[in-house]
Amino acid sequence: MADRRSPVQVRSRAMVDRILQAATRVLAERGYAGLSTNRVAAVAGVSVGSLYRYFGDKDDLVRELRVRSTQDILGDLTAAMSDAVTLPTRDAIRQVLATLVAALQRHHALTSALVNEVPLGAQSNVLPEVEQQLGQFTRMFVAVHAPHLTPAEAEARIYLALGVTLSTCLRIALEPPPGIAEERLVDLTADLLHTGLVLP
Amino acid sequence: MADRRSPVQVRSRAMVDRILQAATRVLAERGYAGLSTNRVAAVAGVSVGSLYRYFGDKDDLVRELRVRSTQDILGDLTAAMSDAVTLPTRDAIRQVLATLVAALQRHHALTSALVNEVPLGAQSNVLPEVEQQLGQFTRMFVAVHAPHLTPAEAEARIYLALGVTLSTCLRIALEPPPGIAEERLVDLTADLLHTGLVLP
DNA sequence: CGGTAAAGTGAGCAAATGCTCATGTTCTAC
DNA sequence: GTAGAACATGAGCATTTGCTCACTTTACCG
Repeated sequence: MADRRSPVQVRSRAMVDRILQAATRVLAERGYAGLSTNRVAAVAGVSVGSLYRYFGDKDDLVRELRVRSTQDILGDLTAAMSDAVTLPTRDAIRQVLATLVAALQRHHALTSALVNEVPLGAQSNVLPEVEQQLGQFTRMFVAVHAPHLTPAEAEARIYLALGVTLSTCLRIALEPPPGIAEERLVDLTADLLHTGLVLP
Repeated sequence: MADRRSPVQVRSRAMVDRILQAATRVLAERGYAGLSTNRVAAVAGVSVGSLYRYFGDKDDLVRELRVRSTQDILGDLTAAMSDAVTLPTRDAIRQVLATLVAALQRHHALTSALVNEVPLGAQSNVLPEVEQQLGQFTRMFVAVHAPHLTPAEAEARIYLALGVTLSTCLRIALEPPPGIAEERLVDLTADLLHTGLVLP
């Protein structure tokens, strides 16, 4: 097994990137079933041995794909969330939704494969970090706008709001309906969340 | 390959059931990755050859699992939908949601595995038949209660309502939050759909 | 330089998988 | 009873998979 990981030279850093790119392509083109380490290495123009020098495991490779895209999305999301605090509630929600949709869309192929192809095993939700980050946002709004709710009622609303937000943004980003402007969908969703779950 | 399928004696009919049961168990316990035809046959206490007599293919087996659970869910759903036509809109929505949640819950292990483990390949949405059936219901309500909407606006609302309905029911059935009554969640969701997407 | 560590290679192994087929058993109908 | 159809078996083949390891090449540094 030897001492895996952590490339230090430029050359190897580039290789890690090429491997991840190749993995993304293979995942998008042939699904998780077609994602063999041999194939990824071949597509990357690299030998399997090299792949196993930087990724101890096939799962490790997939995990890294997930981490990278998640971090990228999270970056956008937190930025949008800090911008949003100064806006009126409905606009804040709208902006966060729009940002999330755009971020998901930017990684369309990868996100789609990660959501639809890769089995999640034990854990149940996709993009748990994104969900957690959105959770803080939602919690804040509910606390501010509906302080009279019992804790259980508040939790129920947060649970639903989170589910609706994530699933709807994913759907808009990955399976947009033909002939409907995505902006309009985001608007409607923001209204839905605002008047239906955040307000009392 | 020979002439697959269609058991005519009781013995073989029973075997088909045992195979499907075993497949469900294996899928729930070891995920899609662990679903090998050899293992299913072993768990069913049957030889691989017998499995291949009635299921031409591994995909065929999974497809059959999907078909059976889908049909069961669809049965409940259509019944609930005909009962619901006499109810006030909000109650109708509530009842359909509750029925869907209950039906999904009844097949908890299988549905969970089918949704989270099995890759869908080309098609993008899970439970397409259920979605289509719900679509008719939603379309009807939107047409009745918001006839003044432009077609595009109506389509946008239907698209969102369908997504919210399916994803929320799946989430309530498969990952219910601790300490919150599912009934309350269904109520809130019904309100959300009613006032947010069906009404003008 | 030249030596050492890092980077990179690829044949190939052990295990698993999907599936077949030659063989045997049980049922049904006459 | 017996022919023949339906049912059932499981050893095993061909292929693929994840991964290793003995080895070569490249970069770095005194």
